[in-house]
Amino acid sequence: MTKIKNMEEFAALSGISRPTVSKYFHDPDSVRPTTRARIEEALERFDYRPNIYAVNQNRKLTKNIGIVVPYLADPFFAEIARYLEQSCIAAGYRPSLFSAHGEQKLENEILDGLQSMKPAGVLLAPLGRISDRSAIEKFCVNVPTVLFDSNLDGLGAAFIGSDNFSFVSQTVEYMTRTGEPPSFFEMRTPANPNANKRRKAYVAMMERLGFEPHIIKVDGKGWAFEEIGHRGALKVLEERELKTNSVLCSNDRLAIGFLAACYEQGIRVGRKEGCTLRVASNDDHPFAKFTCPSLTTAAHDYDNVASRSVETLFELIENGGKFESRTETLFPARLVLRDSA
Amino acid sequence: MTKIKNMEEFAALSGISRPTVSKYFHDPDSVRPTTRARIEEALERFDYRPNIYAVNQNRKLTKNIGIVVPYLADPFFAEIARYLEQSCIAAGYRPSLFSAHGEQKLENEILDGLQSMKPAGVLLAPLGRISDRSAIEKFCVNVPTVLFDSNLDGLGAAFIGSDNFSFVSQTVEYMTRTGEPPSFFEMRTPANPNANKRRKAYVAMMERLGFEPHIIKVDGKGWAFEEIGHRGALKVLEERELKTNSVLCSNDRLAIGFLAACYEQGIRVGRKEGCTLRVASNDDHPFAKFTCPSLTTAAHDYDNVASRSVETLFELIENGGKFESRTETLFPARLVLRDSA
DNA sequence: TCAAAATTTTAACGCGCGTAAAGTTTTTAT
DNA sequence: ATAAAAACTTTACGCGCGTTAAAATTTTGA
Repeated sequence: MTKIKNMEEFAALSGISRPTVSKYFHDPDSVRPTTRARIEEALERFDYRPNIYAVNQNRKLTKNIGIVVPYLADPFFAEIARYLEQSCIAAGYRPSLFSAHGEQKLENEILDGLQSMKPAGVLLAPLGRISDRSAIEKFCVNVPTVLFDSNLDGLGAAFIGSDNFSFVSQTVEYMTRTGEPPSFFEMRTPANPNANKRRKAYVAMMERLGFEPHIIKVDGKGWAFEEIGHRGALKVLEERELKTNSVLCSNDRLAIGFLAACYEQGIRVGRKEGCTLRVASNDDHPFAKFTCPSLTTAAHDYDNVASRSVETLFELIENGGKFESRTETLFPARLVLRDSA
Repeated sequence: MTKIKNMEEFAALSGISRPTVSKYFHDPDSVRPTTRARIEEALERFDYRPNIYAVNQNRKLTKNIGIVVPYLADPFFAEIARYLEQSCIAAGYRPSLFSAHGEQKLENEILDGLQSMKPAGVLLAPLGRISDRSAIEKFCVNVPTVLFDSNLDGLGAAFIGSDNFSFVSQTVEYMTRTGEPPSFFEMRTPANPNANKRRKAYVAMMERLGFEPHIIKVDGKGWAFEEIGHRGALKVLEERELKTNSVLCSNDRLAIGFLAACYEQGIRVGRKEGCTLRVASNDDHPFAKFTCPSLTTAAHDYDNVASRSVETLFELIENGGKFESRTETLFPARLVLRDSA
């Protein structure tokens, strides 16, 4: 097995001219079946692959796709990233995964580095409130970008996410119908725009049903939601600020902390007999099934958000990086009934 | 703000020759302070950055570093990856993050793609038992590689991980000292080599203490550990296979499932009064603090494993990609006492 | 069978930058 | 002040591949 240095050498060994070989690597179907067979035969014998740096330097458009999420240590984003990655690979692209780790500075640096990678497109779930809007705006001008999960008004060629009203309306309706209307438990200054939409949806829904909204805001910032939910819940429970016997958490990670606090305080959560509190939430976090009790929650339409995101990006790429107008696609939630409410 | 096309143009605008500018980008300190200042001044005015593809094509060694983990949706790996990433950036490298998503095929494809990136080095946490040993062996010949977390005998220039005996010995000793010696709860055919070492450590430790080891193996494969632990625990609890009142889980994710099953079965877990079962585990998973009850577990020396891994890789790179001999570095665990045991 | 169409070959340039050699200028040290 | 050292400029080549134009070849279809 000889070591091949470059395409020239490989072309010679396969008995095909270099430009034709180059054409083959660009699109195997663009050459005659017989020459294609000869190339692929040589390919098996010699194990050659084009130098990606030379390729990318000369191609106007690379086959790279950037996937940027705000916080990869959150299993929700890890799962979505996995799906996006594999869809890109299946479509013949080379995805690169980045996490802003909750920091604006990092998000900017990632976008910066991404620019010099000349990606065919980027799937971006921005940090949200703490994103550097102008930096993202500049980025989107230069790189075909589809936003997902977290919307930033007007930025990117399209947005695909979940319909927060659908989430909250279902949980509020369910809790009200089967018990009491819930209080809403959230962070005081949530970084994610979805959180704000959920609060508004809660208020709207409560008013529509003729109840007074009751919002509990807990302190804390950053992405340690479980910790924040836990501390906040302990405070709320100890100071008896809870006016209802049912609580809707803004998201599952807060709920995980909330449930841990309830457990520590000896408060029985659930809809079974002997339970004094019901807790529901939003997202259907991968661990929501294993909380104690298991968490009733409104689930993202995971697959659809992810698949529509990549589809939209591919359309965008094929369309030359621009759409006539920016579209926003929202998928409804699916209520998952478990034991906590 | 003019758009700069290439280094030639930028050099002209900054009043410095291209070779000197090139030298600057390779190492800013290699040029005279005055010229450095002029370049950086121009850099602010014109926003130019070298084409990374052209750079990497010509440099003998790129500044890329590959980080490969077996399963990124596991917050443990997500956290470690975060640390590794940031250490690489701090050292002036460009890390790329990859997850094998639990699949051998993907792991191989990642290593394949990584080869053509000509990385300066790679930090690899292999899948373990289901890794394609020969593929990884070939890879390690061509690319300076440091293994972490999961050891594959003889592969890579070095291994950095945790001392599984330290984990298990501490938990077993603690549980024995404060109650009964534990049974050991694990998957029947664990993919991760650490799991096997933990079982052996458990057996050795029990024998040393003069007790008979008692191992509970539950069915299941893949990376859905919580699910496997949950199902397995339900089966064990229903069929009353548990012979002891204390259980040591092979890892935290299994324990999360185990605790959920206990909760559902109404079994009070903990060391407080009224509890009938104690559960401990290994890893100190990011969520271990929020289980119900919070999980007593042996914690990885996270920071040291991560920092030593990158340090070792940097040494390896500076050493030309080869070490005299392969070293294995193991860090001991730190017992974290919480409520479950 | 033979011209038209499709494909491949040959030859050559360009991409943006690393790098080396030789000559020039600036800095450092005596 | 002056020689030596250090840094810079000029010039030029190479990296591996994309791409193009013209010439040569193969395939297609009637």
